[in-house]
Formats: sequence, C-alpha cells, structure tokens
Amino acid sequence: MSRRKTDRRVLRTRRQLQESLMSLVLEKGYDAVTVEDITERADLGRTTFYLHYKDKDDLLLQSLETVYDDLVEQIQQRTVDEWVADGQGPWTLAFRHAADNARFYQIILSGQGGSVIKNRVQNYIAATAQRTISQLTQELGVTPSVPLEVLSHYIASSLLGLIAWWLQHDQPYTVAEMDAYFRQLAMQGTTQVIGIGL
Amino acid sequence: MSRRKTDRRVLRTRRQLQESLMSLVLEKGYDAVTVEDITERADLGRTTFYLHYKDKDDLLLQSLETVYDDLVEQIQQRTVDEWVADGQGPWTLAFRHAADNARFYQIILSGQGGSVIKNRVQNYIAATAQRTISQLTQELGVTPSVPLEVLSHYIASSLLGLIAWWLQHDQPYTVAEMDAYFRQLAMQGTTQVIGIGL
DNA sequence: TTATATTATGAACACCATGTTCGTAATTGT
DNA sequence: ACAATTACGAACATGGTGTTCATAATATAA
Repeated sequence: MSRRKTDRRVLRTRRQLQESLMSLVLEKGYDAVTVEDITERADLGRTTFYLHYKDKDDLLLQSLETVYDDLVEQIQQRTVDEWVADGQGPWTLAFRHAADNARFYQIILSGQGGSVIKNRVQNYIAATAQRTISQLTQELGVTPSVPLEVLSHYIASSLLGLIAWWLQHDQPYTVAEMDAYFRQLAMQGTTQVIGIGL
Repeated sequence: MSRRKTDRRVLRTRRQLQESLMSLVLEKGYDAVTVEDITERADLGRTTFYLHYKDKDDLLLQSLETVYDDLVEQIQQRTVDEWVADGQGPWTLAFRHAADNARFYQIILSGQGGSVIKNRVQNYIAATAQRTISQLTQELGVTPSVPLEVLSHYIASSLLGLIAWWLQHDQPYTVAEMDAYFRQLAMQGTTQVIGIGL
C-alpha cells in the first residue's frame, strides 16, 4: 500500500494526454478538439481520459500549471534589487515566454480557447505581481495609495491584454519594444506617454 | 415589395428572444442556457430562433450592440474639453454602467460567459479609446511616445480587467473610489502610486 | 516469482443540445 | 382580398459527453 503516484502507467498516460492536447490545439484550435481526438492521438481509450481528468478544461489547466513552473522559477530566482537594477520587470520574461509559444497563446488567449482559461492565467499573474509588489514596498518602507489587489489586477490585466493584442496581430513590435512600451505605460502613466505635461 | 424589416413579427420575435436571453442569463448563467430555454421562455418555436440568429453567441452580441448604443451616445455627447475640465474620463461612465448591470456583467465577464464576448467588448472599448485619444492629441498638438494601438489596448484591457475584478468581488469599493484608483494608475503610473520617487 | 492491487480497455448505453428540413398554418403589408 | 413573408412543430441526423461494467494488462510489493 501507500503506492501513491509512482505507477509508471499513470505518469505515461497523463504525459501523453497533455502532449496530444497541445499539438492538437496548434492544429485545430481549442474548441474543435474533442476528447476522442485527444485519446486517439495518445493511443489511449477514451474511457481512460475520464480516469484522470474531469474534462478538456481540466486537462489544459493542469498542463499550464506544469508549463508555468519553469517561468515561476525564473522569476523567483532574481531578487527585487536585481529587477530594479536592470530597469526591467518580470514582464520581460512574460513577453519572451509568450513569443516563444506564440501560436499556442494566440489560440488560448483569443477567447476562442477555453472559457475560464484566460481568467485563470490572469489571476495567476496577479497573484505573482502582488507577491512581488508586497515584497518591494516592505523593503522600501512605502505604502501604495491604491489597494494592493487593485494594483496587482491592474498590472495583470493590462499586461495580459497587451500580450494578447500583440500576439493576435502577429507581433508587430519586437519583445524589446513591447517591454519598453509597457514599462512606460505602467510606470510613468498614460499622461506622460501621451505628452500632456501634468 | 421592399418591405425590409417593418414586419411587426420580426421585431417582436427578436425583442422577445433578446429579453429571454438576458433574463435567463441572470438565472442560470450563460453556458447553461440552451436555445430551447430561450425560445420556450419567449413562447416561440425553436425553429424560429435559427430564422434570425446563427447561434447563442450571435444573439448575445447583437443584444450587446443594442445596449451599447446608449453608452456611446452618452460618451460622444461630451467634448474632450469637458472631460479634461472634469478631471474625469469616459471610464467613469463605464464603471457606472457596469455597476448598474452588475449581475449581468459579472456573468459575462467571468469568462464563463461566451468565449468571444469579453474580447469583443474589449475591442469595442479600445476602438472608442483610440478615437478619443486621437482627437485629444490632435487638439493639443502632441505626439505619444507609444503607438496609438498599444496605448488604446493598454487602457481598454486594464479598464475592463479592473471592472471584471471589481464585479467578481462584489464591488468592494464605490464607483468614485474605483474611478479615482484607475485615474491614478492610468494617468500617473504605478511608480508614483506605489510610492517610489522616480 | 508470485500474488495482489491498480490501471487501461472497449463496447455499450443514455443523454442532451445542435442545426436542418418540410409541409402547414398564421399573420402581415399592400 | 391577395400575395408574400414569417412562425410553427414534428421529425430527423449528427455528434459529443460522461458513465458503467466486465475483462485484460501491467506494475508494485512481498
């Protein structure tokens, strides 16, 4: 007993299902993919799918969590001081990651993709942002004039919104440009960006 | 001949379908509503639905357009000077409109609601913002340091994102507070909001 | 290696929503 | 009143979902 998740079959099955979904999304879009499509490509019985996941959304969300583990590590490895020193922010990595998996996010973020997905990703970003900002303000001993939650969700939605727009228009600007634009908008505000004095 | 859309039956049918959808969404959510639900409540044959709309999304989108006509008029009736003079922006109306139809947008914007809906609304806001900003910069004779499209989509996504968060958390702040927060964030930027000098 | 528990299988099933067809009835504008 | 349009409803084909169950395959622990 107490043989938790060591069973090779389980790991193998889940990995195949995740890979199958990813590749199918790139070919047919998200909505068009059926559970049977997935299991067929994975060389598994359709019944097996429901042995591991509740539905298609469930599979995608768990897959994304796996994917994000890399990103989270990258972000958390750098200290706040380093971000400030670089004059960059965690969003640089976000733009890069999005560009690397452009076709995938183009579909997922289009809204065509699963219904709840985009919101989940946004909440994830917001939570990360909140942690970072909270840490930053404590180190500097300052107090934001806007509730932390409002602040973090503002950043998360604008960042994800820009990324979605950027990808859907086939990246009309480089990663560096988008990073610069976002930095100006988020940090200095639209007033200065537009060119109005104060 | 040339009796375009004057037929009472057509107008009556479409109005009933729209009203039925709206009320059903408030009761069951968006996904849970079926075409039969709609036609049943509207006292119409299911076949009739397909005589007017392609599917559920089609009906919702056309309904929203109707709803937005009011909002657009309100916004366009005020000149840029008036907005600047007030120290407000069109977003004030957006927060108010959202609050007035809170339960509806709570569902629609949750992502649970139709897949493409949220994106459409966002694009609509972005387009409106772009028109407004374009007009503003021409009057003032300034040139933004960020492409207009980037700017407008930044504003649109952050505004809609904040509204969505605000509604999903049952409006933890007043309209006035949210308006003030958004104004600070959008215009002055996060740097000043957080409390970092420059 | 053997025993036992776990997992994969595939056929079958019930279910439900979708979108279309077609002949008929009702209503409308002229 | 007449011709055109629209609403009707029953029927049908389609297709995906999620579940059940008996059976086979496979992994783990002893």
